[in-house]
Amino acid sequence: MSVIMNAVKPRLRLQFGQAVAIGPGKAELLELIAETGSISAAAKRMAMSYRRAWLLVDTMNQCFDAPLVETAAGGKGGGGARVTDLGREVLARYRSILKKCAEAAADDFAFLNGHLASTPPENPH
Amino acid sequence: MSVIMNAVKPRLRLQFGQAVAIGPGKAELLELIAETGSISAAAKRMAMSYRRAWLLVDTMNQCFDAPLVETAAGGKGGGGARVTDLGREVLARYRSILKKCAEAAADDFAFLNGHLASTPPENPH
DNA sequence: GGCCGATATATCCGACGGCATATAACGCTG
DNA sequence: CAGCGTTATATGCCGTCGGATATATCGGCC
Repeated sequence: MSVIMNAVKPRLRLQFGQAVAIGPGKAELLELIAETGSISAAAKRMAMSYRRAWLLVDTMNQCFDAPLVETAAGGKGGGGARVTDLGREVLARYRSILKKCAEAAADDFAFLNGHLASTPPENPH
Repeated sequence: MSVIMNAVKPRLRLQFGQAVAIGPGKAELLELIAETGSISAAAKRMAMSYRRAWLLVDTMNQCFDAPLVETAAGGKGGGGARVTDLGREVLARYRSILKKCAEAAADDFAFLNGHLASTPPENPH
């Protein structure tokens, strides 16, 4: 049988002042909003409260020079949320950074993964 | 006068299970322990409680197959903390990932920085 | 026009994280 | 051998973050 290969999971946050312009959570949320066309539906998919999802969207919009998500009130086809062109490009760029990072530093990740403990610390105090 | 150029600050965390094997805070702590030879002195430099610093060190040590920091009790030259070879190499690899990432994805960062708002959100609710 | 489902926002409250504090053991130094 | 500064660990407290809840408003649909 083969040796269990543990691996580290890179999590990248792009910070702008005190706020996080985009990170893993906001990226996934952006993706789900694009899929569902609704903040609340995206929040449900992530098992996240609508409040929190709305806050994340608000922060993202404030961090850039144009909104990443445009919203309209009214239910049943009337309202909802739409990811703008800028929103899609920001998401694509964020994914691109992660991908290029994994490729460019593959040797560093290999070294770190090769020296991981057999088991992650379950009870971090 | 030139246009104010805002920029995003990348923050990378390498997660192993629930714990963060290494991130910005742990990296700086590791560096300061190497400089000062003491957890408590490093903590003071970072305006961090000794408790928190010790917990971070403990987590780091548990995440890898050998300690990054070795400690010895006793004050005034007797005790202290020493960063191991593995610790120095882990730190170097972490820095290397950040550097390579910034280089490989320079165009993506340039795009994002070019579309930042004029001012970061000060009151994120 | 009434209903439904969505955005938008305020308030209350529980959980959790980190600080401050306290204590113990340890090991050079003088 | 007394003292000091360090590692190591437990406990109580408090600020903060986020969830739950409530409410208002809006806009298609039947």
